[in-house]
Amino acid sequence: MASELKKGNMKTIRKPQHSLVYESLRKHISEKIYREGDLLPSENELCATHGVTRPTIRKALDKLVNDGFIVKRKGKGSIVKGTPMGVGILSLGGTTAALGMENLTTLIIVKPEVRPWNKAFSFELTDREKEFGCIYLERLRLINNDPVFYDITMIPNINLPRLSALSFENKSLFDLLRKHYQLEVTGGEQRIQAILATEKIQDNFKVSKDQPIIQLDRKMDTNRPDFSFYSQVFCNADKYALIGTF
Amino acid sequence: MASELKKGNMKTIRKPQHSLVYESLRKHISEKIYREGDLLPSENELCATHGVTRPTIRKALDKLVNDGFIVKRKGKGSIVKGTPMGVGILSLGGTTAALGMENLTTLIIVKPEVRPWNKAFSFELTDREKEFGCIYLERLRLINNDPVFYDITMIPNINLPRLSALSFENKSLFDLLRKHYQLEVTGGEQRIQAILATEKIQDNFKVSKDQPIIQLDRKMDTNRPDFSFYSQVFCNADKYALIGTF
DNA sequence: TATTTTAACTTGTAAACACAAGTTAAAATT
DNA sequence: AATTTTAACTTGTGTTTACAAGTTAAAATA
Repeated sequence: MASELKKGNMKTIRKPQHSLVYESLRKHISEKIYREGDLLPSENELCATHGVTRPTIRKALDKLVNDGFIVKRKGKGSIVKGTPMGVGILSLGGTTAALGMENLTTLIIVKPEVRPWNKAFSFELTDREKEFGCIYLERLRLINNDPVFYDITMIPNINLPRLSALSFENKSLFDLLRKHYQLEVTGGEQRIQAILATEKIQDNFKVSKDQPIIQLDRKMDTNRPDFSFYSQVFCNADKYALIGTF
Repeated sequence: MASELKKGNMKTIRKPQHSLVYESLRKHISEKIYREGDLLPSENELCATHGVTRPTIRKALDKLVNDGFIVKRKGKGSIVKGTPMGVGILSLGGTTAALGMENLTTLIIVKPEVRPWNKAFSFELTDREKEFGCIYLERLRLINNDPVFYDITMIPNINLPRLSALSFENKSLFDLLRKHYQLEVTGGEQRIQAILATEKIQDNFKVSKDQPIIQLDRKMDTNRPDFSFYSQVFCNADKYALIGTF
């Protein structure tokens, strides 16, 4: 029977309390309501303001520690570290988060479009992924008008309504997926190589052919089981170092 | 008074239960007692065998999930992913863990020795770190007799008895610090660059001067507050790709 | 026999409680 | 005044209890 489909399939997923507290505190830190060096309210105070018990608060704080937003000291409290800068290129986050939005501009070289695929760079695909095809895009990212990153992104075209219509200009792909589809990157794999600039790279980066370039193939796993997406980043780390935390 | 010193300063630190359970399970996975794909005993079974309650077991399992040893599925159980291969160069772990011990040999180029220091590669030092000096060593690492990594390691010479006497041959620095000093790497920073082989690199790697090389500067933070150590790795990722998880 | 239901597992969330242990500043003591 | 003690915070660890929700295989039903 399809009765549950007829009813509208509107089962709203109730988010757990610790997750709501986490997002609240994370937002407060990102928006500089709590600043670097500040002490967060004590666990007991947070219990009161959020109307939950300590284990729930502690679970939220654990995640913040894990994500690098705070550090905790016994007897002292939770100290704000700030929005994890540089938790970007090489770890969880995107280039936007890594470098700040200030001087970063993005040029869309290939607009998001649905394509067939059989491989994602050096990563193999499952039959299910191949069947659905992918959303493909290419971007060139400039810092102070210097081209620094060239990235190709491929996302399985599974249950992501209107994704190809969304604007990718000057936006973190990670944030976009988090906000629109509740997709969180939980980890992944990456391969790094150093190569000499190919012709395409030479054109885009305006460099000579003996310029060493970092090539980064990445597979990003998410909180949606068996859903990963892929990107290949070329980086001219000549003027700007490629920084990350882990 | 120094009475507590006279008594021998023998306050043995009791490790928390969840930490013991974590180490036990971790060991069982590393030693292939639990293999990839296996289901770990259920949380309730683990409670019984370890004589603790569920929250304690769950805390240990949380850490295993976080470190990539297992994944959990609601209604199913804890599935062993295996010893996180490649959780090495670019994430938590060392080159030994990343590549397996099989074909990796290590040549000590500069034996561990105490040195003064004012900087750790691209990282600034605190006055306290400068004061104590560092333990310095250089290693060349070969895979199937091909030189692949050249790494310089600098560790603050603070409360690490007999470290410079320990054997670093074919051993993971991370494991060594974990076992001898209970030092766990909790995170860190890294900078990646692509460079052309310097003369020193050309000699060690037996490559020409137009060979692109990955340079990796890393700062490793540990569970000991305000204690970090540093390494600089040069990698000839020509034949072997540099893989990591995050 | 094929399908559906149920029951017995599994992990996930959450509360309420107790005590250990590190930190800090006020209070008591020397 | 300088030092020590204490008390009131903080986070860390651990138990107990309860129910929600996903998975699976056996049992009941068609």
